[in-house]
Amino acid sequence: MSDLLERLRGRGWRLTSQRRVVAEVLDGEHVHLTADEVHARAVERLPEISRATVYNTLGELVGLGEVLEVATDGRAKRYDPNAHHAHQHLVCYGCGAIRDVHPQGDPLAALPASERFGFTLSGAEITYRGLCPDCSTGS
Amino acid sequence: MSDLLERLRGRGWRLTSQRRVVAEVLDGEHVHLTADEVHARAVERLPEISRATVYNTLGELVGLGEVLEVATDGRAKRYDPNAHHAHQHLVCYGCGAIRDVHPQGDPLAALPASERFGFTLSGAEITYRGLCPDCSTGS
DNA sequence: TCCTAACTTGGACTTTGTCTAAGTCAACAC
DNA sequence: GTGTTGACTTAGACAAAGTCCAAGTTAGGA
Repeated sequence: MSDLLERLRGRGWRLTSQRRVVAEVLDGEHVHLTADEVHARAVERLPEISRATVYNTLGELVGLGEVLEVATDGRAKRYDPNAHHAHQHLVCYGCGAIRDVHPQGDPLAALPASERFGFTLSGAEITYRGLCPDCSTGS
Repeated sequence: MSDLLERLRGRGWRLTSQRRVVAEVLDGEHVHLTADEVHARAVERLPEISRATVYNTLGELVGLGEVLEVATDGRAKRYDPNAHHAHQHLVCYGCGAIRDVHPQGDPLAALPASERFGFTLSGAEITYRGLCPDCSTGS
């Protein structure tokens, strides 16, 4: 993730303590955090960091392509730092757990020209839905 | 869509004018409306209908499987009455236009067992992203 | 060390959606 | 037809998620 900070500095970013902390939080083990969760973890390291800055920083990271926005549930967006490896998401409709998954093949290949309506396609987001092992045994 | 009303009555629904109006609105040509857009169109036909009733009715239709919730942008959810024909969505990142599309094959087949992490899969939602003809010429 | 544009802050504001208590009415029984 | 009743609707308060702004702070170049 220090790679990330260097990349950002190379793009003219001012390297503030707030941005550093947000980057560190995203680099942790919890990889699909909401903005509020990022803020909560950031506050532990830098108590005076504001919500607005967290939103600003996340937005900038998304704009730079360093972080992905994931909207799996229509509630708060989640932020996925694994932006440099193409992947999709598998979501449990019991507990909401999210896993990164790697389907085979190119998802765009499944959409024939007749179904593209003149669009210039750039990508596809797939959300697989199911029950995770914990939730399916508990039923 | 009167089919829909009959189906709902068969399931014990009280057939109120409000529910009728919401069903009529969803049956129109604009098929990916937000809750507020549904409300705005419903008010044209039944001025006293409340936002709460629109939200309630949409939620019930989703619960009954008659309407799909679509979250393509992390903003307001959209409601898709085309629930009885499996389909996916193609979204323009210029103007936000949404089209129903029908990819070939079973999307679940692309996810090998080693990438399922013990989940019991039930479906997949695919959002194809691209530029629509209008937005790509205008650039 | 100084300067300044970029960054951050707190709080007001907006959008989207949920909840509640009180009033209304669709559908059934007669 | 009329009455009854529980399901439905309403207005408005509330909550969650996110945006915006004016004022203050600061990273990094000169």
